[in-house]
Amino acid sequence: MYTIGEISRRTGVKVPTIRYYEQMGLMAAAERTPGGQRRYCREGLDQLGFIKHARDLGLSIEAIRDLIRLNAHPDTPCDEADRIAAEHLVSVRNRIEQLKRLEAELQRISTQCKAGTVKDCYVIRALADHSLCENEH
Amino acid sequence: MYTIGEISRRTGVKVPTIRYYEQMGLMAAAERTPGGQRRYCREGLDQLGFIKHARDLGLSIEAIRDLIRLNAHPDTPCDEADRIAAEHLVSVRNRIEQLKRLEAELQRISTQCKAGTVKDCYVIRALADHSLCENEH
DNA sequence: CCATAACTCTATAGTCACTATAGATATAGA
DNA sequence: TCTATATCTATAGTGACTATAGAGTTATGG
Repeated sequence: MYTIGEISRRTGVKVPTIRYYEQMGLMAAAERTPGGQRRYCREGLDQLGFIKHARDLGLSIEAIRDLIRLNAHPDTPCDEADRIAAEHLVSVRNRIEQLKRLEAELQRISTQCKAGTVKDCYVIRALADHSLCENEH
Repeated sequence: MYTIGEISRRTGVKVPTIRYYEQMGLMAAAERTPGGQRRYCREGLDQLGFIKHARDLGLSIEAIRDLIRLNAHPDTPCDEADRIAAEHLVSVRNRIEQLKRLEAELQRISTQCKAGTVKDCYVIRALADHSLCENEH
């Protein structure tokens, strides 16, 4: 049996975050000692690992809840799980594209400014005047 | 003079968001009609445009507050403004790199799953077992 | 057996940048 | 003057935590 601090150390998820996951219904409610402290067995550790991994990949709590629910029914079709992953992949790709446009714009703004004072600063002028931008964002 | 709805339409910033910016000290407090409604002149419109543009580029409220403060002193050196933009550029680039790693991992997870049921679903197995991953995230 | 240190408990509030809602008031046009 | 639309304030909610206070529990060393 592990204390909450132990599974925190092993998974890298902070203690209050584990309690938060329990409250949100991601982690099953842990057994308790007579004094009321949480004790986890192997299963709890695995479950938290699953959640951590999914969070690291950027999946929302909501999506993870769905995946956990699916995982509890091993014989149902997995289209739904595939769909969740695929949809998330699309949103990650969109986000990358958007950030690349911002990167280009920021670089242009940053490197063009050779002025010494705020009055002529290209960074500030560019922010004030959208027409100085090269693409949409 | 523009109503709050008008500058909202012209800039694409929602009405409650404009009031929020005023509360946060980004927008100067607007003049009021005898009945207490906000009225903006050209300056307010420009200021909101500046904020919108900076937000679209992903700058934080805090960073924008700094830039506005700088903008009010046109003869001070603009190193600080350049630094804010450059630092943000670095953080955007880091974020892009991180998302690219996630994208690769998600794609691998998504495309490998040919199973029909949750029991064998690669998406779910990969989430449960970090050792199936190819790189760190 | 007891003191103590380290850990854990709950409940609540704060973070960021909004967004939504309720209920009241103001304004513009017919 | 009526009415539709817009606006006002104040408050609460969003997501995914993080921080804090104050109390209680557990493990260890003497």
